[in-house]
Amino acid sequence: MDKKQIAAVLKEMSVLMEILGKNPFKIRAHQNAARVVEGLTADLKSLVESGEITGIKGIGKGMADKIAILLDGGELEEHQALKEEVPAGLLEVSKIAGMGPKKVKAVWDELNVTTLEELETAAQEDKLSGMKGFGKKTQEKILQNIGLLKKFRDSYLLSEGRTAGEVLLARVREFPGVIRSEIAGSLRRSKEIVKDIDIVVSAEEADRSGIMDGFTTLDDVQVVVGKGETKSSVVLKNGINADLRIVSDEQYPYTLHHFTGSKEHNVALRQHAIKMGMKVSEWGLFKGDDLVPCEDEQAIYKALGMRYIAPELRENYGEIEAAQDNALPKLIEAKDIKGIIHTHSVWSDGVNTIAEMAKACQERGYEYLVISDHSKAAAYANGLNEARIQQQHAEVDALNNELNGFRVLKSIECDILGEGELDYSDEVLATFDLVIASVHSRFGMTEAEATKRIITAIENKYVTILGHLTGRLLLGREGYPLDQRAVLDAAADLGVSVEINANPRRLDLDWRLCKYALEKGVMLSINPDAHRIEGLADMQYGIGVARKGWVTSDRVLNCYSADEVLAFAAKRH
DNA sequence: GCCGTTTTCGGCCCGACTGTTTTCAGTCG
Repeated sequence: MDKKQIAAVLKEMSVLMEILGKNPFKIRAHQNAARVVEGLTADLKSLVESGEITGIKGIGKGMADKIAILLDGGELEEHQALKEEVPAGLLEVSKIAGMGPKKVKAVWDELNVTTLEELETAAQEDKLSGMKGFGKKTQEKILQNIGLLKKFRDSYLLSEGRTAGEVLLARVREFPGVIRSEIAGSLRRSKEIVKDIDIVVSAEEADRSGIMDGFTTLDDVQVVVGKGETKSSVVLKNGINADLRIVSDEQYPYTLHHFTGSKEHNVALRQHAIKMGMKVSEWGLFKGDDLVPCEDEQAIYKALGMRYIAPELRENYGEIEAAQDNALPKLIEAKDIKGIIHTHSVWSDGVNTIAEMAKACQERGYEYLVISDHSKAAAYANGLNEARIQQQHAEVDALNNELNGFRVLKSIECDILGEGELDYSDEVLATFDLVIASVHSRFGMTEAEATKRIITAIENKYVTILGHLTGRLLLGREGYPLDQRAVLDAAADLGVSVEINANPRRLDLDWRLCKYALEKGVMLSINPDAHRIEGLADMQYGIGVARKGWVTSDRVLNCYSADEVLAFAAKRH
């Protein structure tokens, strides 16, 4: 097992123990250990073999033994025993918002509910509302959240899809006879939620059955849903559906384009083609009955009288018109990013030290790192009080003296309190290079209240960036109701940057609102909100959705140098 | 189960909200 799998086992154990009402501190110890293991940068195997692992905070003798067993591919007796005691379906039930361990235990004990479906039926039959601690409202909320969970059952985060898709594509490319190959579909368009993985391949007819054989027998495949000469469908072990299509190399560009979509983009493009006396489909671009030969997708767009449209833009949000007018933006790319803004460290709820985060950023070619741990209201995340801020600043100063050609900037992810006040006095806020203000509490406000609250907060001149605008958690929780346009208007007026949180669960600001923000003049900021070194890789998802939102590098704060970022913040002081 | 130590056992984060109660339990971040 690797670190991630070991962490998953420990996490699952903690959930099972919670449902069984075991010692809460033992539960927390498992949660902590899972977090620590997942975030380890050093090689786990050598740490275990040398025994150094027990020196890591959160891992004692007991955990070290468990990790060693799992690392060797073994199973934990305790884990197996827990799984035997708790029905498997309850793990899913515990994912329903509002269903904590106690409530899960209650419906299990009293109604013998062991699956999502059984709970839904019980709620529909009004069996929950009479139970102790439950009521009408709780029952309604549970029903609502079951609906949400079921709706997203076959949906995956962009990060999950991309990770699985890239592995799959790499395997497919190893098969003999594969000429060209690419991921298509919503994954290629960097949609924040994907349903499946589409791969398009070109190959000679003679090679196709061999490629299909290879695809359907890959290690990652759980079930083969269908298998033919041109198309096969499988379900991967992680539950994601994957389709492979094979066409001739002449046909490849048209097929890749067709299956990249979106449907809306394709419909609009077909209408445009008709106006030009042509016809476009997955089979080709035709003038009358004659195929218009196209080497690649670029050629297809060229033949249709327009500039090449990047996959991310293909949502029929005006890209076809812009491509004809030569008015497409030069989209932001990963190499445009100069520094990393919004990261946590061991000072609050992060896994790595500031020095480790800084080194990781430097290795990845960035020029600076903005450390922004949680503020004191976030007690659950070990938020910093005023005294600890001073200590942290001393640590950053010392670190900056050692670093060559790299800088760490002092920041904080400052909680926005109930009425829009910030979590520190202005005197304290003034000690930071820049301030990120975010909402982490009281999600139940009305739209008007929440909008006023956030605008009040960013009116404070020390606020540089507004963090994750709506607080949404993709596939998990809707954002709080908010007049997002009103907040973007205010941010534009005030000179406050708005974050595109690159964490694949957030991707908030939504890409659909990026264009509006840009038109209003808002400076955006693509931030990983990283709680560990690996979190820095989330930048790719933020950049992906920014590209969907027509974002250019000149409108992204961290495409500027550290000095320019400081000047941006100082302009408001 | 981990940690720290005045070293082997006691403490481990906590405030706010929600919906349920009629003084609080459960959930969340």
